[in-house]
Amino acid sequence: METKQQGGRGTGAEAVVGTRERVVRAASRLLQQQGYEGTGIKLIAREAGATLGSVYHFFPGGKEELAVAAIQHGDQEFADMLRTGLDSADDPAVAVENCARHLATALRESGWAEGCPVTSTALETLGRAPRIQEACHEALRNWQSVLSARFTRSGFSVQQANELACTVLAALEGAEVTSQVFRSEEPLLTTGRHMARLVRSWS
Amino acid sequence: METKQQGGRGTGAEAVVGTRERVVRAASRLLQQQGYEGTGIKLIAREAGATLGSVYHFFPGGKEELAVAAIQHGDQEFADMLRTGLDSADDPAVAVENCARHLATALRESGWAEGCPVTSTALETLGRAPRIQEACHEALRNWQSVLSARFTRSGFSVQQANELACTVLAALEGAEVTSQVFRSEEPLLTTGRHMARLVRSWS
DNA sequence: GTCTATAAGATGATAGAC
DNA sequence: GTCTATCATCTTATAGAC
Repeated sequence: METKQQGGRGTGAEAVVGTRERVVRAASRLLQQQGYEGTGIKLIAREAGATLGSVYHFFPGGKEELAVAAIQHGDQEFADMLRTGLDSADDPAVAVENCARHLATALRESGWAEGCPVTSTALETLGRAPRIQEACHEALRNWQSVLSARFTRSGFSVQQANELACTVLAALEGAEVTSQVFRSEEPLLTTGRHMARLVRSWS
Repeated sequence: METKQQGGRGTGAEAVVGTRERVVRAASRLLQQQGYEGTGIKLIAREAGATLGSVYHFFPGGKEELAVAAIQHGDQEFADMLRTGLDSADDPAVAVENCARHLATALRESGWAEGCPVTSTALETLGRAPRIQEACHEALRNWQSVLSARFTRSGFSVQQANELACTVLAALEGAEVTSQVFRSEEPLLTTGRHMARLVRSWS
């Protein structure tokens, strides 16, 4: 929008990514791992290979504006992961269980550190940072609508699909937290099996 | 243990509560509302009507030791609430749904601020504060065992009861976060209905 | 046990050279 | 756009009088 990218679309291997994008990615990952209050702007800058001045150049609104961009970035990433998992099978019950399995594997491979990209920040800023709160709200709505669309596609009514999406999303979110604290895939896998059973209970 | 309570068991209305207990209660509530990193010790002391010196007198281990005590306090409170809800009906499916309803009402009455007493702190301190992490782990295990015992009592096998407890706890945790972000009881109520359906799916 | 004062360091944010 | 230096404030934690 207001940024000039330095490179083109890549030399063949990976796209050269500008400073702003590197800062947003670092912020998203750190917010996911340590939350909003526990993540300093200096650390974000260092991890992104940028200076504090550059961060404030791109985000004059400071930490809050940067957090909003980071949450929106995590929103898109998580939505993509959801879509991939949900497209992995024709049967919606199998698809949901695959989703849970995929989340469990990714969580283990990150050392149980990279869970939902918004939960921690959302809880920390409840009623204290409206912009961030709004970004988190939109992320959850987005993911719910991805799930709902998948259920509608399999023949559920709009209302049933919306409600099922609400429960499946909540269960996956809660199971992810539980798996992180237990340092075990089991909560996500068990919840995935039960969600599949719930989906099947209408057929 | 090492504390001398100032009063007795109360003059008839409410028990007089010592400084240590007031500090733990204030810390528990603030950790629940704002998380670990966002809550300063000075604020905890002020809310408890104590001085900083008193806090460090009772908790020489500093913020981390205080957080452990606060998490354990929240653990007991939440377990009591769970037990009350689960004892509200003979049918385990109805009991689970009542639980979700009770959580939704309490959450709304707190202005959407007082959700699960450990989620935020657990996520913020992942891999950074082992003592706190262990206290959160024990809380989740405790709640799961309260749920599991309720299902066993209704005739489920031990394995089925454990697995169902895992899913129901995860779903309630996730739905509570969703309800906080949406500022609506609906996610908790919908999830409660679906969990009841899941419980019934074996009968 | 309670209180005040203060140390030592980190934090978000800004200014201004280049 | 990038960099360094710096401000004002806040944080955890400690010391020591009472």
